[in-house]
Amino acid sequence: MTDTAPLDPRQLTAYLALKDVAALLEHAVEQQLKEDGGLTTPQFQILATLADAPDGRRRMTDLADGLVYSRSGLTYQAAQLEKAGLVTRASAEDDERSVIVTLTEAGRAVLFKVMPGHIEVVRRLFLTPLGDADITAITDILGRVRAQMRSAPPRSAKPRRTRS
Amino acid sequence: MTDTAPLDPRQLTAYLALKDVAALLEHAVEQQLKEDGGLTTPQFQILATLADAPDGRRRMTDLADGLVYSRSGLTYQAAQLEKAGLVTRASAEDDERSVIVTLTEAGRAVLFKVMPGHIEVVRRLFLTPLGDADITAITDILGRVRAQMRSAPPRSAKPRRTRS
DNA sequence: TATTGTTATACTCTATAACTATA
DNA sequence: TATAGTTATAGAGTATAACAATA
Repeated sequence: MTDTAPLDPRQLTAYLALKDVAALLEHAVEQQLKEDGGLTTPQFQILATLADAPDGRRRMTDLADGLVYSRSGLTYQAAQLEKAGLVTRASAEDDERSVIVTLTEAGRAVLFKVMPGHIEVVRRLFLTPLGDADITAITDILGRVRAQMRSAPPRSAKPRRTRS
Repeated sequence: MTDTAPLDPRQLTAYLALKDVAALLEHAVEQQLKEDGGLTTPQFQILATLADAPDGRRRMTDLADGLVYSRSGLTYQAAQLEKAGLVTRASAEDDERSVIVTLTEAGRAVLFKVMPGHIEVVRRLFLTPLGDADITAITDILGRVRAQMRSAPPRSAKPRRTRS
């Protein structure tokens, strides 16, 4: 049986606080990325993910899994980034079906240009009122929540539907 | 002087955990609202805000302030909701410039229909791994962050970055 | 047959600026 | 002049389904 009784007020408050903070933070970050580097949030996420990967290279599918996008959405974003010269796309050598996305020097440069402002926004809006213990608590609690979510993935994160 | 030194790893982890959890939760909620009631997230937010107001009535401006939207965005959403019969719009009696948005019975019904699933998703993905102490901690910490955000000076006040 | 990725299409959402009208 | 809201426009993002190519 699924529990659909109303949330008690304390739970509701916690949920609303999370949503509120996330929304305001996302909004501020979006502004900053656009102003400092002409990047949208999804574009920044892709570039940042690539920058974290060995040689700045990733398969499309691996990128799509790490982020929340659909494959077609990622194709669109990758095309935008390629047009802007921030990434390149090429077939994988070992599997001709796969496409390897690679961060270019220009891509790295944009990321480099954008990071200070990004950090500044996160610090100013999110980290300022948090002490060490708060950081620990947030990480611990949200880490547990994230694990829970990953073990019960939302519909969009499900593997692609197999044809019948 | 703005601090743009890199975030220490623990701070970064906390930030990423927040973003991750918020993104996954938003995505799951979006799916559920669409499936159970044909509502988008912004539409649900507006209906829920109205349901919380006395008589289910609010001025457009007050709605826009509570949510994060621009006025034109809210006008668009209100028009969609009105077309669907879930709200009505009428000029305020005391100020002819203002528009009062009112939740209809149909609007209340949709909200009623959607809430159990909404609660179930929030509970399953977010609340399940949280104890009482976690709820308290989250609420306290994020409450402080939210207060900080609302009082933080806008970034536009800062001097513009030098051209490259 | 399954997997990887793209394309075609259609729609939602959002922001900016110009506009109307009321205060 | 300032405020409340709408409209026109234009663009970005997304998902779904159909498609091609490779494994």
